[in-house]
Amino acid sequence: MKIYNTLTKKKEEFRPLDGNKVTIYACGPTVYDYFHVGNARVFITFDVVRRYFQYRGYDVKFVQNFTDIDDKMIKRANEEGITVKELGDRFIEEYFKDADALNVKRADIHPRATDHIDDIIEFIKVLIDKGYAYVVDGDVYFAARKFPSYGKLSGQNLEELEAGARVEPGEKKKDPIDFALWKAKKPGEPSWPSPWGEGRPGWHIECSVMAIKHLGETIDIHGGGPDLIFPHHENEIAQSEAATGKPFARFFMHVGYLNINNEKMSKSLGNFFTVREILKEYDAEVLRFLMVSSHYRSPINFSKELMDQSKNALERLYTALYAMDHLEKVTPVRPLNKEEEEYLKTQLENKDKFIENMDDDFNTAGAIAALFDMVREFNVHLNENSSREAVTKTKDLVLELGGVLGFFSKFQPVLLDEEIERKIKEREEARKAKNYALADKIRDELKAMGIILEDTPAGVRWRRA
RNA sequence: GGCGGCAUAGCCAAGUGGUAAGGCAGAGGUCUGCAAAACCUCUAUCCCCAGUUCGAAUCUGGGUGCCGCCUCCA
Repeated sequence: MKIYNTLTKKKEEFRPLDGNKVTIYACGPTVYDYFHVGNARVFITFDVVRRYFQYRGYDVKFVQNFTDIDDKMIKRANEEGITVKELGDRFIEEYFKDADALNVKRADIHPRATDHIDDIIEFIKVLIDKGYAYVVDGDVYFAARKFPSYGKLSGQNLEELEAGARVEPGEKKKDPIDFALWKAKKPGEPSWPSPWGEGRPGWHIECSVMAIKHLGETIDIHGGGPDLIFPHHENEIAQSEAATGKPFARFFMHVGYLNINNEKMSKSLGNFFTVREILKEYDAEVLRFLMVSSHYRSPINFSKELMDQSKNALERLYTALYAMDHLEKVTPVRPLNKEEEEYLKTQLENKDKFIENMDDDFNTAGAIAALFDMVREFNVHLNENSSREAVTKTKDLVLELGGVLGFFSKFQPVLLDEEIERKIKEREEARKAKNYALADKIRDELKAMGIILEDTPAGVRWRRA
């Protein structure tokens, strides 16, 4: 497998550090609000990465944190008149509602920053002891200049960073490029006791601490949104490697932006859609399809038009799946003939194409093309006279590969209640009697109930709208 | 100012040296009582210029345009 590594800025062959085990840490949301479609892209991307590793037989340990203490959390909690803890609890719950809907599997561990205050304090102590951090009036800062390779991830050198660096009012850094590990308590803020006085952790330290605690000192893959490259991941590397003396992450993966009108979607620009509101209008899988239909490092210019296109494209896949399901009931059980063996061979080639694409830095767009190739092949070659085995194998294959991308969670053979079944039979009789007015009326009635009928040579096929 | 990314048909999107995957939309056709689904056919020389090469969307140089990071942000 090849993965593009932000550290080296090129695709590299990926091998886990430890045998078959792959450790992945993805930076999760700050839980002060519903997450937006741009956030969703990152969650879905790492979900696919994880699923694919598992599909290839790796033993994956996946950690995604919740940042539940920072300036935005404090601000929002004050606005709402609730505690930071209450705010975090609430939006973690809301996170899971949306993530579950998107069929994003839950991480093996979802650590919260506030559950790791003791670990964070211990970690900061180590950095101070080793001379990488210093205390000023209850704040603790990391001395970036002491870490020789600072800037290696973002490709910045110290002088340039210094030129652009800002010092917030009240900060007491010795050097503008230093960053806070611990912030002394200000009035009205939640705080924890520490050797440096009451205070709270800085942002970057939590991820270093939680990644190392749950996955070890060197993890295989670390990633998140592209705007985390600097300063967040840069700082994580510095802290972690300063403390442990070991490489922090072997691969860094960063997802492309999700834009609106070609501009970055962000809370601060206000040009965002929450997943919650998109799900009022579209099925969650449509959003997932959209995300996965382009390469994860390319920008996506999000729009309703794109959602509509994705919806139609996904429907082609589902229609084929329901057709397979139907054929599975009516086709004869007999050995494969020569053509069907050829057909299945072609389908296995399509499977190889899927895997080759995924092996190449998770080229989901190419993988989806293989899925469509598979569907066309099925539509062309299989019908009511085909061997049932050929149908079943196709269906299993499509479900298997689609599952790697997190598709088809909604696919289930449609069960009909007796009333609907009776109506379908009535319609069939009307058609035989050439009473098409009645037949069409029944079809319309069923459509209103969400059942779509399709007349095929193999009999009536139905699916839910 | 420093660093980086992107530019492929109406729309979306693969392809990083051998003469353009796939999807959506559109047009025509086949099938069908109709509809739906499906199938077939049609629609691009890859932003521009120059260069390297037998051969470039793919490499090099120069332009143009758009975007991002350097500051909280996925």
